[in-house]
Amino acid sequence: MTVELDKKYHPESVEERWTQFWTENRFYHADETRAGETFSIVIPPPNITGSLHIGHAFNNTLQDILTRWKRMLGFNTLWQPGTDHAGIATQNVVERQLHAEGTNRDTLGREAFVQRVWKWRDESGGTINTQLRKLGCSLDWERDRFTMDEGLSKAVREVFVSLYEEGLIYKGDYLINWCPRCHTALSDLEVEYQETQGHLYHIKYLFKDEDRSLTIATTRPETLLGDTAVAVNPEDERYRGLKGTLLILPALGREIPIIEDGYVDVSFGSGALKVTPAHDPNDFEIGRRHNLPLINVMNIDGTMNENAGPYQGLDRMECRKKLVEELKSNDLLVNIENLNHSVGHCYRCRTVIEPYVSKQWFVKTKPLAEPAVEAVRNGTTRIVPKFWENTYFEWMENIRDWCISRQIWWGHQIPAWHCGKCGTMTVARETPKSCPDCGSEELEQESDVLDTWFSSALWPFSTLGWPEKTKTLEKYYPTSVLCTGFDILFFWVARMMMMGLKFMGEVPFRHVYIHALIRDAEGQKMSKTKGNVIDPLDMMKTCGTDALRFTLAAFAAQGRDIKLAEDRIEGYRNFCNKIWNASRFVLMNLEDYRGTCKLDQSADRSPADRWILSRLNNACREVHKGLEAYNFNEAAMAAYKFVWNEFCDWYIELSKSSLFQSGSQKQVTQNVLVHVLEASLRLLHPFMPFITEEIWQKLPKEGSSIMMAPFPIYEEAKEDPKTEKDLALVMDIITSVRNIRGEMNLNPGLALNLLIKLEDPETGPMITKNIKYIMELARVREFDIGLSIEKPKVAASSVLNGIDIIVPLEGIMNFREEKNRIEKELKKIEKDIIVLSKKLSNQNFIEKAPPEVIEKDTQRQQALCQKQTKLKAHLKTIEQAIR
RNA sequence: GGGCGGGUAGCUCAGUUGGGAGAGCACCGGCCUUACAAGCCGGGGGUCACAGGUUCGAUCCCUGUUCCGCCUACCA
Repeated sequence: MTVELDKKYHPESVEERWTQFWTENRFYHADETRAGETFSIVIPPPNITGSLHIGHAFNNTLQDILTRWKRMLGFNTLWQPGTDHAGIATQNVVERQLHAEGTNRDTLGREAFVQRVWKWRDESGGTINTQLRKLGCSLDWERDRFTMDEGLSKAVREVFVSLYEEGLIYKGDYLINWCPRCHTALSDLEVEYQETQGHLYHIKYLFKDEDRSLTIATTRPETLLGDTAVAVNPEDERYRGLKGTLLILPALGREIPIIEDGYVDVSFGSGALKVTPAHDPNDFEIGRRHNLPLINVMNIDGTMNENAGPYQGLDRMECRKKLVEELKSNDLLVNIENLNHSVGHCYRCRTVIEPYVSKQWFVKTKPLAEPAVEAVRNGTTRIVPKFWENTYFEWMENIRDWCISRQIWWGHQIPAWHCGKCGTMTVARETPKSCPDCGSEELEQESDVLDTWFSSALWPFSTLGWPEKTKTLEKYYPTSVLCTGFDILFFWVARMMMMGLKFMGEVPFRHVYIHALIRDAEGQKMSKTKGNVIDPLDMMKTCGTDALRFTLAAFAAQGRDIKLAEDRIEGYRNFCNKIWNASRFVLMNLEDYRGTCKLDQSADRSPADRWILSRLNNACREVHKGLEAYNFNEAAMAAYKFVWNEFCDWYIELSKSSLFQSGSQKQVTQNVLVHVLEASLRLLHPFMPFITEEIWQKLPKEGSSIMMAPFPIYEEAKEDPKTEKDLALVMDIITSVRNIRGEMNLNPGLALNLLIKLEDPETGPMITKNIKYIMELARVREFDIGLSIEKPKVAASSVLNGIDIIVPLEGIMNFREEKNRIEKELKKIEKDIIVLSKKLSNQNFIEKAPPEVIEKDTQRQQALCQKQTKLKAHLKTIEQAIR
């Protein structure tokens, strides 16, 4: 066979072709009717607003590596794709579009607006899937799902109604986080706190019946308009007996009482706390304890409402300014302090959130969290790396009720209906025709939609068909592993655990692999505003998808931030090229080859052949071990080192002598070459699907695609430690001669003579048998080997274990350089000898260390001393020659 | 306030039953050797943050200090 390859690998010309080939042949498709052990993953559904960023690329590359690996191992493998409707994010995108068109959602009306979002989704929501295809992700696209699909919406309703019926979902007036720009409630997790430079205002509240005042401190003076009490600590001597005394609220003149509550910190400020139950979470709690009235002073857009008296209509920040001025002019402002404190912002639009009282829906999380904690504690679900378990427990054990209603239009509308006649609320799976109480048909559905994460929490079973009892669900649930970043451990992983256990009665996944987050070379979070993003699509274009994927895998060490720099990707682009050229070499030398990639069992193989086969076997073990433990970097590095440093650097070079002759050995070498190359490609395939398929298709292989070929497996019987040891010595000899050549600046083209002096006659035959390797790779013209080799006066020399390497250099010897070289070597040895002799002369060490350690060190010391003696003698002759 | 992770070569990072410190990039010297200059051969470079402790022996285990990063929390 003859195959011509270009000198360089051109990824752009091959990648699309194989994506198409794999899709057309349905290799990505999982067949739930097929027998066999299953392996399943659900993708963390990307937002439909999203475009592939480096985090997606990383997350999905790891999942694809696992998926392709397991598929090649013969598992019935499903990687479930899908996208998330991303309520607030998507609504914001479409609202921005409307704004640019000079209109808004209120003008459009709810129905038209939602239609508009669907239209946007149909046109633009598929971008990320196209990009995932380009990345080579072997997702079963035939099963693509969307959180607002009919089936998934049905699952959402089923879960909502069940939880409601069980009393685990409730509705009520509570203080929630309110975004005045998005006009919606947010869950605690959706608020991001930032240290902000603010002020602490000290304000005088006058007593009603006495001529004295009490000073309180606040960072948000405008909220005082909603104050309904001032609280002091019951233990506080300064305020003893003041309970029930009335104060005059500044600005409004309302009367409010002094109350006592243990929450108040005596040491903070004056020890008196203004209580605004409608606008502060702690005050809300205090208010409930003391039955204080709630006075809401704001509108949903953050402006002041009718309860703010003269400040009605002002924005909250405007109001603050005005109010402070008025306090100042009335001599009620004591002073203003600078204060750094953290302020909550909306995670979608960065607006400062307001604690706000309103009617919202909540999930009672405690009863759901308990089994979810237990499942991780008893190992039913294992979190990798383990230290994340602590974080998970910590949060789950202090979990608070989950606010699930959002005042937006894009999402799953809450399945509750209000009767216009009698006011009864009906929560139901199917849209009711009439009020079950009074029979009126005047029903209006709750306008709120559910938090996007509510539907995401059902993802592992809703995508597989639940609430129907499908074959798919039965086959692939629980899933094998969930692969995600730690940033959504609470948002998503914890909630899937709770919902999975509640509705499936079983954990949603056996393993949770939590990977690091990708940052830029300085460790900064990548963001468009900072301009430090590495665009994976650019990288795929310039370096190839395989190079990008391999880089990401090589970086995937557990539990740390990943600082990604572009030049790293270039290194792995070079690796692709190396694979390409090694394949080119193999293919160029298969012209007269008539075999396949299968190893010819009857062949009489050379030491080099046996060596590479043993090393291949070792590489299989290392790659498998790495993947098994989610140590992607170790797996990738094991494959990398094998292919580059062993197969290319040594075996290909060693194979040349037999390959370039036309003896009987040639066919054997060809067989080993093509076998090892083919196995290496299979080993690399999960990491680098494109280049491996491209080359594999040109080999005399069996099967239609490398992605359906078996993954190479380690077998103990294939180990050949004797050959490995022999070849290690041969390679040491070659390296020594090369070192002499390099250090003494000898022309690499110059053929040398070599004398090998042995201490032990047993090694002689082995070296003689392998001498052609030494002659080829070290460029040796003539050699002599034996126990009684006479060293010429003019020669360079090296000492290995039990072997002296002597290179006669009559006429071309540079004595000074040889002297430097030997002195350098001696220095190193001496250092080691000192350390070792100290250790070995330590009585405690001799008495207490295990015998095998002592034995090893003793031998090492002897060998080093011997080497030292020989090198010293050699140095002496060199020095004499110089004189 | 609580918790977690980290500090190893110039840079980015690996390194578990505690026993001779590694890789890639960068650097220096030499090579277009018929697979590959995106390559080949050779080389230099580290008190493993600091201080104690356990141990015959610590990059690794324990304690403390310090610096960096992240998560979490109701100090107005």
